[in-house]
Amino acid sequence: MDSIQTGSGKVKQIPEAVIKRLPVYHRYLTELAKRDVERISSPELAAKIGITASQLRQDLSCFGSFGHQGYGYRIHELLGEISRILGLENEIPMVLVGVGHLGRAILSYPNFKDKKFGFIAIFDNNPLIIGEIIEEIPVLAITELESYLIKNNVEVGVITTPISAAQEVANLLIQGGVRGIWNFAPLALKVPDSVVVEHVHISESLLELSFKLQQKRLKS
Amino acid sequence: MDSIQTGSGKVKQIPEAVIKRLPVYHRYLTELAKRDVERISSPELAAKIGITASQLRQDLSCFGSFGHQGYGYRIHELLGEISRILGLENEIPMVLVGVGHLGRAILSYPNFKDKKFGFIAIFDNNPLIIGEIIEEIPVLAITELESYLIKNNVEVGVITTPISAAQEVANLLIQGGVRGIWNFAPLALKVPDSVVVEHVHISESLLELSFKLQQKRLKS
DNA sequence: TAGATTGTTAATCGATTAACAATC
DNA sequence: TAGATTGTTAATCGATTAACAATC
Repeated sequence: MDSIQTGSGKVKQIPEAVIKRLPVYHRYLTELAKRDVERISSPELAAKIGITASQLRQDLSCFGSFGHQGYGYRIHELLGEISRILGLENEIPMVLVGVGHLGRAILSYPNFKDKKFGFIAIFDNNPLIIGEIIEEIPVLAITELESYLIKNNVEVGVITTPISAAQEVANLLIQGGVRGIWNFAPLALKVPDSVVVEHVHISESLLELSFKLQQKRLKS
Repeated sequence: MDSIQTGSGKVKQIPEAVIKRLPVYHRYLTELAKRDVERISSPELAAKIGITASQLRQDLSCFGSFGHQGYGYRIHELLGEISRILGLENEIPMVLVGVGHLGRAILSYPNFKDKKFGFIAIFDNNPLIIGEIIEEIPVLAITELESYLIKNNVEVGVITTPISAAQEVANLLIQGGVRGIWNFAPLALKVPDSVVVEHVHISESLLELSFKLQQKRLKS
């Protein structure tokens, strides 16, 4: 499923495990770039992240050669490559549907302000909220969603509605032509294969925490 | 690191990949139990989840034998076992620190109301918020955090503060004796090995979505 | 140049899948 | 009982690690 275009125009499968690490690389490199660090070697970066240098170099080699022998990686350069690989070069036009606490939290998430994710509109069905401006973005009526999506070539829709509305909103987003859905409602959305869905299961990580605490309890 | 006690009192390592799937099993079984489904076979359940029946049975076999030959699994029974494995049998006393939008979203997250996670207090440093009651839980002053933790044997602390306060709050939680931290602030907390941290990197899944959209773009 | 570090090949390790005897 | 389905062993597959020639 997941692949990257190589020089020859061929397409290569990227292991899911590698895909999961790319955002982590992006995060650490962004951090280093912010601190104006110029270069880093694979063992240094790997140690920070908590993986092996081999794994880091192996992962990067899926996409090309971004290092310099005897020197390491120029952080600015590598961050640029990872950003390109992640598709962050061009702004992704996004809308958010559902202005609850979670929706507001995402709209004000500090990481998004500098990244290339552009919320261009917000939708809700509550007349008291419609017309409000949140983080400089206007809240529009849900009835305008579909036409807005088509008119503005929106690529990604974020669902932060209650469960009860989520599938309906997903349908509207798909009819409006979005290519991806970032879903925070805790249910499995039904979507066509052509649409990419990323589901954030907030509670899963709490169950993992619970499991790990339980393990510690048993061991001692 | 992760393990489960076997009958003999010995401890067995559980692969991280299995740990990540346990909450998924829990979620699907809860859903089935809610619909009063009584039994399910491994191929049926696996198909719902999108894995192989082999993998499901292999995973469960890390912990014991919960099925019935020729019959399948009793949903109520298996859910009970998974809950026990995840450490959900006894309520986990939790506090949340940081009443922003994200904090409020988590406190009102529908999944937590029926699960065994008990928020018993909320903390903030904003005098306008202290004293408020959110979802029947009082907001206390952050200055009371440490003594409250010790007095009430709190096991888990949830951090939903801004980045700038997160490490300081983590330190207070640790001094107060929590065993686990569920962290939503986008930074790497420094904690002793004895404390389990689960970090929710909301933006990582958006980068994954971006990558997958990019891949589709390249393929077509 | 000598030292350092990459990118990559080969070896190892672990996780997933297939198959089937056990048995309800 | 016969059919169904488990739990588990063995085979396969893929991912991680180790090692090193290439080279800056």
